[in-house]
Amino acid sequence: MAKSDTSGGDSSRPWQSYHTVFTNAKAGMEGVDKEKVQRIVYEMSKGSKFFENEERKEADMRQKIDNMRDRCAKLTAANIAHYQKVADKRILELESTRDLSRLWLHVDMDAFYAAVETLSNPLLRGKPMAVGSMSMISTANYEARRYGVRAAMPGFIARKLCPELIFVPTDFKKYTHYSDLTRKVFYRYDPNFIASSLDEAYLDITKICKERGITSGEVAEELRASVNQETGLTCSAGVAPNRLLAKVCSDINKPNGQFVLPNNRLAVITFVSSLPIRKVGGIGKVTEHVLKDVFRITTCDEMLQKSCYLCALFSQSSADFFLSVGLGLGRTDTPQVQLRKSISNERTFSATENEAFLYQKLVELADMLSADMEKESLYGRTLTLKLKTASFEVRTRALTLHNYTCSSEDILKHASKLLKAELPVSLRLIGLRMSQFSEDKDGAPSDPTQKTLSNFVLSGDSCGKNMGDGLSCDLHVTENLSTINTETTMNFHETCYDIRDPSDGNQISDHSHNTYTSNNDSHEMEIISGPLSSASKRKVIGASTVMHTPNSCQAEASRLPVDDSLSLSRQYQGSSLDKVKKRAPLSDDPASSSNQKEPLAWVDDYKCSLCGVELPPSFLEERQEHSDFHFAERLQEEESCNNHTYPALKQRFIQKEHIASKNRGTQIRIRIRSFPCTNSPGTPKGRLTTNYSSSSSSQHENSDNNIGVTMPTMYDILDSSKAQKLELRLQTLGPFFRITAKSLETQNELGRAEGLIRVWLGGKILHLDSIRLRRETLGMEKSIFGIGLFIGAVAIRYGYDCGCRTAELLAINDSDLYHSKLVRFYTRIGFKSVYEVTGSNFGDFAHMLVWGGVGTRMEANVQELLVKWCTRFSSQK
DNA sequence: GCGGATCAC
DNA sequence: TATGGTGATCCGC
Repeated sequence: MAKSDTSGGDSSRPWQSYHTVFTNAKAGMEGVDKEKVQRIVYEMSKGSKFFENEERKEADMRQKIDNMRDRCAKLTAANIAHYQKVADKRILELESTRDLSRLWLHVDMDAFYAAVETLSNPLLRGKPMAVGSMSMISTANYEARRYGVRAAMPGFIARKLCPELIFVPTDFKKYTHYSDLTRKVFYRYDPNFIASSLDEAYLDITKICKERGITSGEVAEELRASVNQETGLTCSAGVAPNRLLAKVCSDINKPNGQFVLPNNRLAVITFVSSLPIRKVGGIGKVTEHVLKDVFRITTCDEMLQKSCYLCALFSQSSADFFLSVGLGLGRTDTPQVQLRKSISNERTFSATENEAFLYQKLVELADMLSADMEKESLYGRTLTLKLKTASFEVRTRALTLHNYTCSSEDILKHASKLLKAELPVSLRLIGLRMSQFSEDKDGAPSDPTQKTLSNFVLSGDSCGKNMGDGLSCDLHVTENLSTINTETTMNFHETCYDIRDPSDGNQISDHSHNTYTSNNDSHEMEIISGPLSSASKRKVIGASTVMHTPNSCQAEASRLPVDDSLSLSRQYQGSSLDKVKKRAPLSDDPASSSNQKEPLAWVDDYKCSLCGVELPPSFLEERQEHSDFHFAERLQEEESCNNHTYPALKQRFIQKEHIASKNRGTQIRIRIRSFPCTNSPGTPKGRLTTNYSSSSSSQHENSDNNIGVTMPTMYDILDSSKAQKLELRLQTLGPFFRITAKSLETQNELGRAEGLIRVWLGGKILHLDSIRLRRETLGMEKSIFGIGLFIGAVAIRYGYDCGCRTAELLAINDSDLYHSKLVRFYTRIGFKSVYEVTGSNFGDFAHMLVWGGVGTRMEANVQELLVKWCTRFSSQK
């Protein structure tokens, strides 16, 4: 029959024959230079083990197509006549099942993960962004799709397609939360809705349309508006007489659109007649190729025209499926609760044949699987081991036991047996799956779907309770996050900037030193010989910084505290800030100091009482950041002389200014005392004076200030910190620096940052080696990020004053959980991921020496960081 | 019951 | 440098 037309005949364009799932069209990919994308994908993949495996699979597919074509060619006229009768009969039977009585609506959230991430960090808005990692992307936003970037594409290829692509690590907790919010809306329209994934659902809206006397299109509009209102996210909807078509329809006007297919046969037949088969759920890359290359079927109606061949060459169930697609049929019933049929887990690692390693992986997987099964009270008897070899070949080995089990010992015992039989082998993935569950151990409650459903319903009417639970749970994570540290050992005894007078400074210096060494991380100082020795093993979370690419000025902002709130303020400009300004004089005692924050409340446990920004209760981290924003905003209100909005505040400011101007004469001069390179901090070696006064702006300020904002001077920062009863110190030793924050009340060290100024080809680089914040020393009312705000400000200002253009740090990857949090944290600050140091490659060795670990190298432009920073410390709107 | 494949998100 | 994890289903043994 049809000759294969995708065999890549043009040898000058080899990429044309390399098809991957992500070279296929998807919503938002219109107008993409497909040829270019394909070429880049090809070039990036060429020669890899993955590529070779893809070629093998491609060859297998060709073989399959050739076989089918042969069988097709062998059909006699009699055969064809026979199968045509079979097909016609079957078509009639299927047609008789057509049910046009139901109205099905399919909802599909638009670029769900990416949209959620943008919601929690509006700085991402309008920029090409992908959720995922260098190895795999889960979702790309529409800006990124314009470059050909899409889900299921490895990150490093995506970066090639779009060098400015921003990567955001996945955060399923967040997506689940938003998914639950959407489901609460769905529930109102169809309590029996079918959730097919976190971001998709099918609703039977027949009843609600009838009850309310409105059209399906109106329901769809209303539902989409509700979802948008309650989540801030957009979705697309499709309405059709069955689920299969509803899903196709929801894709038509994506994003943020809908399409209604009328419930009459003619409309359905017409719709289907020109519908490309690949749009239909269940028809993937292989089926598409087979149908196209063997039978020249590209649209659904052609399934009917070629029905005799389909019946002749496919199984009855496949043929039935194809014919129903051709007729535009699909499921219209609401199925009973779907029981889970298997549970599994699998992990990818860098390929190895180290048997101890492989066995260890198996142990971990067995434990995880057992725990997951216990959680759902599942007992299974078929265990399947999945392996992926270094060459990407996938194998499964299964075993059916006599007894049902969920014990990790049982699982491990049998899994090891299966694995042992395969050794030696070089693997890059191991997985375990359990199936064949015992029928209902404990009756209905053990039904996982049921459980989920009842939980969901419960959560619908006991919002507060659930949120409370989430809170206590989240708090733990946040606590952990607050210890952002590295255990870099650097000796800073020698040079000291101090904003206080000399005697005071000495005192502080000693004290500070004691405080530092009292950290149980034990930094007892050692003389360092160079940057490499600063690397040591990180414990909890680390951040370190280096700069290599001076011209990489992609980052937008940097304050060490989080940028969410700032960006939120931008987005809601005119609403949020105005509200704050209107409210503040009412609720704030004019005489109170900025320490006494007006308590920020969450209206309905959802909306910020100060600005109306919506943040779900489980977003503890983001909420903390948000309150930091108001905290910083208040600071700026109080400290700014440009603030005409609050007479009372202004008056207070004038008083402060008066004191501050006195300080300028005495304490503002920052002494830089140089000490000999010994452990005797009290012995001055040389003397240097830097004037960090707020009245004498640094050179950069006027010349570089092209955005119309005033750069905060070092003085601004230091003075603000004093108002917060913080003492900030900047110490330097040669290129190295350290910033410490101490409580003026308790004299405890609250946080510190360390790093160095590196001279690189294109200019100086601010290398942030570590940032450590200590929550335990803080009262809960004082935000950890508030401290980080100041420390970060000093670091950035210092780097800026030293002429640094770029800042770089490494978000240490000690554990996936913390690493992703860390990357998100720094991304919000304004850093961008530039490189993944995984340690699996020889080239990473040098990086690991410098940074002392694996993780994500991130960069930011210092000036942009400072400009962003300003909006917190200056009085700009 | 097993193993390979396909598909979807 | 580098191509995921989970679950379902189908087909051919």
